[in-house]
Amino acid sequence: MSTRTREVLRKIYLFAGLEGRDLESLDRMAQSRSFSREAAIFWEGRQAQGFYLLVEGLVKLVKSSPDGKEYIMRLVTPGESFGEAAVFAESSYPATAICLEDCRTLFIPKAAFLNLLAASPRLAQNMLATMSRLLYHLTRQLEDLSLKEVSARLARYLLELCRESQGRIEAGLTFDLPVSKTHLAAYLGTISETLSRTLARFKGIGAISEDKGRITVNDPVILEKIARGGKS
Amino acid sequence: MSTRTREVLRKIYLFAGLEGRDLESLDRMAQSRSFSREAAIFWEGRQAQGFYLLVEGLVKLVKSSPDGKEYIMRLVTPGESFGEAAVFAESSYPATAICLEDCRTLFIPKAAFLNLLAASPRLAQNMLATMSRLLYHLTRQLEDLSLKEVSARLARYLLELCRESQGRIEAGLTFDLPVSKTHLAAYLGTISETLSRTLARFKGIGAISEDKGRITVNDPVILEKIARGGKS
DNA sequence: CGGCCTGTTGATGCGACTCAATTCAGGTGG
DNA sequence: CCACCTGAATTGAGTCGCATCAACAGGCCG
Repeated sequence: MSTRTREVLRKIYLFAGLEGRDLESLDRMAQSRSFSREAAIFWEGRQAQGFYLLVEGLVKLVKSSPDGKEYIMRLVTPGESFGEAAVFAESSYPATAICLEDCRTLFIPKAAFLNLLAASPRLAQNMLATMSRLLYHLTRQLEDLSLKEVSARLARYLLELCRESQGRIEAGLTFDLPVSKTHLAAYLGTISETLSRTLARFKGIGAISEDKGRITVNDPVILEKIARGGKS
Repeated sequence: MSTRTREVLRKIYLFAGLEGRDLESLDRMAQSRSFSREAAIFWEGRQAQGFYLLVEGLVKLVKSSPDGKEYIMRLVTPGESFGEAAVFAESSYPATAICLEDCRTLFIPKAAFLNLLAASPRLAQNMLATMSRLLYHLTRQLEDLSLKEVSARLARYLLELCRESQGRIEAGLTFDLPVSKTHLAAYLGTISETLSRTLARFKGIGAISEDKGRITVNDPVILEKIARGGKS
């Protein structure tokens, strides 16, 4: 069990390049926690006792409004951590974490982690890099939401997804959407109806085609132009 | 000169609680840089050689769209740092920094700072706390932009400004807007015309009153209700 | 006085959300 | 194997918030 956790820890980006001694400490403090689909891992506003590493599954971090709409701030994939910010700001979780699939996680208790952090400069450096990337990500979303319209956000998303999954952007490449269209809409800051219409428009101009949720990029140039385009 | 910089360093939140030895290192590496109103401190996308501490003045961090609109991601006040994320992610500045007033800053070169960071757990911890607070701030803005309408964002902003400047929220409290209304609009993700109309509506229902840019909160309860209200 | 910048107010148009109806796909049970 | 149910996805019509365009008022300065 301990050695299995150890194997898992090696695959966490946050722990890249750590010494064996540090990994041992992490191994000792990590608590394995599993959740089934639809379960909430933590709720926005709850006091944080630690943060999580996702080993297997898919997690959404969401904000929801009083009238039931929700915005997906981030989709967490295996190897990533979430809920970190709450640990360092002496504060509560800024969003709610919900499993989109059955999930295996490791819970890292705050106090023990802070101790280790003080003793491991490399870990601190990794943590800062991780949070910096998060800041970038959020910055980008803010830019999109404030300055771009839905079509630009969708175009950018499709292009990034293409690069991530296929390694490059090129006409004819094809890939699956990682989440349902309803979720994707919430992630793009819109609703499923609008997403549906926008996708239909992309198909209409020949930018993409779709077969059962599988997307093919036909004209990356047009997509890039749409992604660039400012509001209006 | 050195001892004056030293005094300045003590007032930077990021350096709270540091030992004299660490402050000396920072003192040695910090470079004083001044900018006049409207000057750009750095541009989005430029490779980062380090980050900045604002000693005096006011700085806006902005994203701008191809068609000229701009969104103010953050307003930086004295004692705060900015441009940190670029240092840890081996990357470029995520936004452009422009002075709204004449500014005095300290520039902290990346390499020297990373060295010090590895030797000072307390500094690393402070840095993590700082970035966590930033994440919170951005998270909140994302929530606002995606789920709330302009009136809710404005109401929340006014209430927070009241608490910050007056220490509490209460009918009759009065305070100045820290920036022009055009800038405030860009900060709230809208344009000056809409801000103007929304303020007018707030005055109309007796929530606030205004005298030459000086705001008086008349009915915090209504403001809180508006701030809470979801979209539509 | 005349330019300039900021802020206000009005009229109009567009994007996107809402509501509602329909289709489609997947899973279940008879 | 087909009928049925359920949730997701699509499509249409109507509405609303807000950006846009335009005109105008007030303050500041050369």
